[in-house]
Amino acid sequence: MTQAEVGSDRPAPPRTRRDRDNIRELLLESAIIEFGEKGFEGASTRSIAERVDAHQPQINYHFATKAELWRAAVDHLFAQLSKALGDLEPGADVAETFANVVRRLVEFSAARPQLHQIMTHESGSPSERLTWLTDTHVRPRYLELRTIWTQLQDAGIAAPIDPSLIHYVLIGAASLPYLNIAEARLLLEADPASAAVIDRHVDGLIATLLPGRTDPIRK
Amino acid sequence: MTQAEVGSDRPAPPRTRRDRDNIRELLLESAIIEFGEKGFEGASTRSIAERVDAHQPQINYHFATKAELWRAAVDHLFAQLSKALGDLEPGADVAETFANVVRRLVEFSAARPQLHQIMTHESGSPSERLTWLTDTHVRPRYLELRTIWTQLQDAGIAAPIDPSLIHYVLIGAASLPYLNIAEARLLLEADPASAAVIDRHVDGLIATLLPGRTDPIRK
DNA sequence: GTCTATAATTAGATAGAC
DNA sequence: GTCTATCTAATTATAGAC
Repeated sequence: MTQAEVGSDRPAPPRTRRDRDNIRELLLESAIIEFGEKGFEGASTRSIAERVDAHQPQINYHFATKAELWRAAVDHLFAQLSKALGDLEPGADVAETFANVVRRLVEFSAARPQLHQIMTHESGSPSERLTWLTDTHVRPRYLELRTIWTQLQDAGIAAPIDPSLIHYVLIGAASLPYLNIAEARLLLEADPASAAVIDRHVDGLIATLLPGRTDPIRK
Repeated sequence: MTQAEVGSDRPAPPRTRRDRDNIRELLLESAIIEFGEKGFEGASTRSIAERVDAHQPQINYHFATKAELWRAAVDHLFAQLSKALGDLEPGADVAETFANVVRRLVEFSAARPQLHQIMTHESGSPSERLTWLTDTHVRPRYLELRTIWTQLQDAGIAAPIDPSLIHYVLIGAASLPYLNIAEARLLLEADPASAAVIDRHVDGLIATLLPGRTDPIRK
């Protein structure tokens, strides 16, 4: 019997109690990272709690179940996306609006790759989580982008991508280096999340997707 | 005590033995699907075995560990990719070579979404599996595509995408509807894996990425 | 609201009969 | 080579002291 196993009658280990008024936000942020890296099944509530120096049952206290924690994390991320994309001004030039969306989308994908990571973990096979995600957060954006793209094609500005596919073409091309950030760090010579790489990425995408655009910088 | 729990002294349930000479391939194919849908941690060897009506220990018999099963599945998938992409003929027209790669890549992504699904499950955070995957299978393709793209840009045929990013832009734009196949089925009106959607996707990508190309069909 | 202890389930791997 | 039985470890959720 080892020394550590002896003292079953010793007083309980005197761990100090950690009260924090922002523990819910800390757990949420930790969950976003773990769900992004490992997916719903792969992430463990123990690991999510320990990442912010909390105990596993605190998750059940603050979020009831792992599924509700996941849902709160996704809501939180999509709220951040909405804020990052900003409001689309109805009267503004459509090409400039689209170019702004591309820039903000790439910047958000680099800053918060977890959103696309979680989306992709869920979107490979049907599930209750995927249905909720699609109905609540994805379809409205899919339809809005399709409308804008049709306008741009009618105006002769946009590349010949089918409007029903532009959502996937744009998001795929804009997010993959950050979705696959650990791989990109192994492949690229520069830091994929650096401002220089992001700028080159954004400028290339805009020029490629809107070949008929009059660049406001050069006009 | 229920009827089912009574007979602990009954003869063992007479399950019929299932010998199959292709069981290794069956397990491999099943593993590809499960690893694609759920990732390495999320997939269970029990579920992989039961999908082809086998028992869980058969996996350890044929592949020793779950990690070696995963590795064999990835090798199998990349061998299929190599076969689908075909050999690049060094003397051929570079623009036609690239257009062929795009078409075959989209078709392969639609037929075998599991390759990109597995890649993305692994590429979000560092791991031994990711390092092996990148060194063995990804980097050679990344470098080859970068070279071809630089040639196309020098010839004035290619869109203004940075050569160090074309790998991600192309693969992201080409594979996302199939990587996220369950979501795409909820969003698109047509079947994302139908020949009609694939053709529109391919034609749009080639025309967008190679705006300076003389389309061999129309010339 | 935080913490320890633990229940209930499930995972990957192994032993040994056949 | 297939199969049952089982080991050990890890999982989420719960009970109850503080």
